[in-house]
Amino acid sequence: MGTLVQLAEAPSLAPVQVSSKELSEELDLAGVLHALSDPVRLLIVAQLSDGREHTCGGFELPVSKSTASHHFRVLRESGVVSTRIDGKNRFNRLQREQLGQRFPGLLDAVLRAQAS
Amino acid sequence: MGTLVQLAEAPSLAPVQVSSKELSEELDLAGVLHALSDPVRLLIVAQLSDGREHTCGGFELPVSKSTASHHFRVLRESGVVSTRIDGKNRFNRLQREQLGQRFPGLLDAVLRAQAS
DNA sequence: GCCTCGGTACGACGTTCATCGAACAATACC
DNA sequence: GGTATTGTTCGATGAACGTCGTACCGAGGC
Repeated sequence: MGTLVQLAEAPSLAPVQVSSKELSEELDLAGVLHALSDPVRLLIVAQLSDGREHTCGGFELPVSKSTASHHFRVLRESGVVSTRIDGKNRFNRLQREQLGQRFPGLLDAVLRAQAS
Repeated sequence: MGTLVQLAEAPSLAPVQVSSKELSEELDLAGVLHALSDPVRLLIVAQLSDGREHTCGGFELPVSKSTASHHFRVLRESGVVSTRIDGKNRFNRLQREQLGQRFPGLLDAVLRAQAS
C-alpha cells in the first residue's frame, strides 16, 4: 500500500510534508499563477486533468529528467499537485478540490484554455 | 480626442502597436498567466476591474514610477491591458472581451480570487 | 520661450528561473 | 549481493525578472 509521507509510521517529530502545501500555508494566487505560467508545467497539469494519478515518468515532456523533477517540485510547492510515494514511484495528482475551493473556476478555466 | 497609437495619423512605415498585442500574435496562455503572476500586476488588474480607464499615475502601487511602467508594459505585451494615449496621459483598460473570448472564465476567476 | 507633469527608455544591480549532466538515494528484481 | 528502475539533489550556466535612479520625450501651461 502507498503511504503519504506526512503519515509515515516513523515517530516523525517534524512531519515532512511532501505531497502538497502545508495546511497552515495559504494557497497564494500569484504563486499558483506562476506555477501555471510555464509551458512544460501546463503540459503536466493537462495530462493530470483526467483526475487519475500519474508517475513522474509517465509524462511525455520535452525536458531532461532533472528539469522535469524541478517542475514537479514547483507544482507541489505551489499546491497545484500532490505527490504520494509508493515503492519506487511518485504518484502525482491534481489538487482540484483545494484549488477549486480557494480559487473557484480558476483551474477549470486554465485547463479549458490549455485544451483548446 | 484620444487616438490609439496604431491608428496614428503619421505615415508610419512600421506601425507601432502600443495598446495591446498585435492582431497576428496569438494570446499566449503561459504569457497571460505569467503576466498575472506578480503581486503588483495583480493590484493593477484589480483596480482596472471596474471596467473604466485609469491613467498609470492613478494607481496606488508600492513601487517606483519606472517599475510601475515596466509592469504596465508586461501587461500590455501579454494582451491583458490596452493603452490609449490622450494628451500627456496613458489610459489603461482591461481587455476583458478579447481575454474572455480566448480564455473563457480565466480573467473572471483571477479577479474573483484576487478580490477575496 | 521655459518649465512642469505623465510616462517611457536606458543602464545597472541582485535575484530568480529553466536547463543540463552527474551524482546520489531508495526501492524492486535477479 | 548486484543491478536496474525511479526520482531527487547538487552545482553550474545563461537568460529573464523586479527593482531602482537618471535621463529623456511629448503635451500643456506659464
